[in-house]
Amino acid sequence: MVLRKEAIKKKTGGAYRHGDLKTAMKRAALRLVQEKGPRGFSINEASRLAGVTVAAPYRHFADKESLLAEIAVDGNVLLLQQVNEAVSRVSEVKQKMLESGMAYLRFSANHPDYFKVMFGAGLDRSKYPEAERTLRSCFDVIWELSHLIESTPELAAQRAVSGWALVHGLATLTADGSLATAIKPQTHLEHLRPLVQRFLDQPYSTTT
Amino acid sequence: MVLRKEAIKKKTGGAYRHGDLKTAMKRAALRLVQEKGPRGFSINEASRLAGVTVAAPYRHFADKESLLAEIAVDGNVLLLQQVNEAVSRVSEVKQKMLESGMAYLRFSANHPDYFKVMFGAGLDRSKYPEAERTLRSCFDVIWELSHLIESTPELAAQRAVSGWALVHGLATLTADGSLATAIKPQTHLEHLRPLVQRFLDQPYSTTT
DNA sequence: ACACATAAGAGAACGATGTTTACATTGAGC
DNA sequence: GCTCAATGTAAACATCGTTCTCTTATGTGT
Repeated sequence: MVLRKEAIKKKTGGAYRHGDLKTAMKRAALRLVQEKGPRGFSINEASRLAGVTVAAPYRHFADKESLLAEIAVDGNVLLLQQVNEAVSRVSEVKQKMLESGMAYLRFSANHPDYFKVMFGAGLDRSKYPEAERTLRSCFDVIWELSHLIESTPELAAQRAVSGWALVHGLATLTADGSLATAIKPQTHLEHLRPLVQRFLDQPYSTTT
Repeated sequence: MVLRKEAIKKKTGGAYRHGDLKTAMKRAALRLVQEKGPRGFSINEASRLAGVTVAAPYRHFADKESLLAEIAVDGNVLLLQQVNEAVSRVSEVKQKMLESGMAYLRFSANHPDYFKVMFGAGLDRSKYPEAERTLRSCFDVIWELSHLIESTPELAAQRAVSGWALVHGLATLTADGSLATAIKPQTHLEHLRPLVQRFLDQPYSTTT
């Protein structure tokens, strides 16, 4: 059913068909969001960049927000890959937890364009099950690691939620420059490692 | 220089002058952002709500983004007030730290409209010094408390940054529903208190 | 080789939006 | 009562999101 099209540009000169407008639009959108922020992206300008009429993208996306949503999905999948890869590089459980967090931070630093679309574009994820699902699958990695570390489900949930929150907070605050004034010299994200490390070293044993 | 205008509605019937269009526009914008998300707010609809022509708001705001920026400043000030108040209610330093975090979470829960504009509208704070300054002053509260708790500036900075990140992450993730699947039953933010509490209980002594 | 169904763009049109400009109305102070 | 600044209206413009209808490659079966 789904027609998988290779992005091979046939050398037909000008080319009436674009070849792969879908990814071209995504790339243009990412670029615009990166350059001018989430509210600086328009379908018109993106299609201009792709060298195509404004109506053409509507063959590939239902509307503007769906375009953003598909990009968000791509970002989520990419994030999941990188987190999984980082986790699989170490064997000890707490190490896995640490590396998952660092992978998250690395992602937000290396792909600020995706990150902005995923979390800074005011996207209503509840309207896009695929976006919800892929993001959730990222969280599940942390969730399951927490359950291997902690003895009770309550403690595991708490560790997962607060770990995710800490890392996500660090990522968003650095992404939008809120932390720029506080940790000026450290642009290198490895400086954030002790923060995550220390968080992991919490006793996390008693009380409810 | 600045004309401080009281929002007193003269009973002049229909009223050519609005009375206080500035705050009326802010309120309308907050309502729209709350109802339909950051991208669901338009100057046109907001001025319609305020019962005024689309051009009228431009007497009070340079452009759409400036309007958002002013609302963000209001939100920052409100946040600072509530954090300060919460801090002053307890005497012990670590308690102050805890209460500042809880005040932050309370703010995000009680004023989701302001919070969305402040952090979820893709606002470029670097273009609005006042927004940057007021947000920074909120962070300074945590910053100074950290320096009272920790012995070295490095540890203090780390505690401040990670504390701010943890709380901000919890706030944003719950605000946009990302955590809804993980902590379903707990809508009451007091459930988040142990997370912050536990974070505070970290030894935070050795290593760099 | 050919006709044809179809995917994918073109082009024009619509209403809504952000913003500017020129003009009108109001109230306050002299 | 006149003037002036503040604040509104009305109309205009470019841009945007979106939807039509029409056109053109493309590849498939015969």
